[in-house]
Amino acid sequence: MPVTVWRRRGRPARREAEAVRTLAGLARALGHPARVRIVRTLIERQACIGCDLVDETGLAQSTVSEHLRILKAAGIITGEIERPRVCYSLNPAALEPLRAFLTTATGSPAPARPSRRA
Amino acid sequence: MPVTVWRRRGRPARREAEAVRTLAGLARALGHPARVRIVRTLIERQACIGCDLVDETGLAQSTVSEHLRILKAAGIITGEIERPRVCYSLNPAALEPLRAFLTTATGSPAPARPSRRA
DNA sequence: ATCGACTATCGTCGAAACACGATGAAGGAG
DNA sequence: CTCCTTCATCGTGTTTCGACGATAGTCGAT
Repeated sequence: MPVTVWRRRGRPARREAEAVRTLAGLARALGHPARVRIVRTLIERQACIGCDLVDETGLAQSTVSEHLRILKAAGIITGEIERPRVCYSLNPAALEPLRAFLTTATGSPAPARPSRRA
Repeated sequence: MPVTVWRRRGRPARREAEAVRTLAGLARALGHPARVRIVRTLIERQACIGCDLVDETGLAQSTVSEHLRILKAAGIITGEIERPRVCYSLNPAALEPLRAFLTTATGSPAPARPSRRA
């Protein structure tokens, strides 16, 4: 039996571990209904003021601020200061890695296609 | 007294809240490096036995089992019992909603939608 | 029947998430 | 100036997560 041996010890990359952490970080940032709703709102409207999001979610202002901080830390949204308001908007590029990962996971007919090395 | 106040902003339905919860649940299930790595492994290999995943992640067996349970609860993976082993495999359909959401969020134009012509 | 391999579950502990009210800073309006 | 609005931060309490060891169950092999 020829036994297909995959790399048993060859650590392909520390880069991979970093990518995994990035994906997990993005997913975790989206892993709360309030934050999904915020992102969803920012998709519909192009931009949004914080107090509108407070109204939308029905949560306390401090709680919404915390969720916004998490989304901001993940790079998913950006806050442009417009004293005394802050105008939040989506940063689609930040979600790209996760989108690509999920596209591979869902519709990927390319399991054995190592045409891209590094 | 036709009290059709219909909410302040015309919120379509409770269905939306459910969709939001579904998306958050999927994202949360992916919101951990170990689980991303498991899913990633299941994408590469088509299926995998639990002990291989223990080896892959470097975590304790009970910990991996817990992560597998979370992924299973989210519907992302399925476990086919093959006494005394369990053969895990990915369930791409479960991730579809999240993929679609992210595709919308990233503004990916015309998401390869080649009709139903398989 | 006994052993070994594989997995699920339980109990526990520390760390992090979550939600809130209270407080403070930074303008704009009166 | 004072008042109002908007937002961030702090402190607190509750809940959940993450990791582990220990234990028990199920099968094939001896």
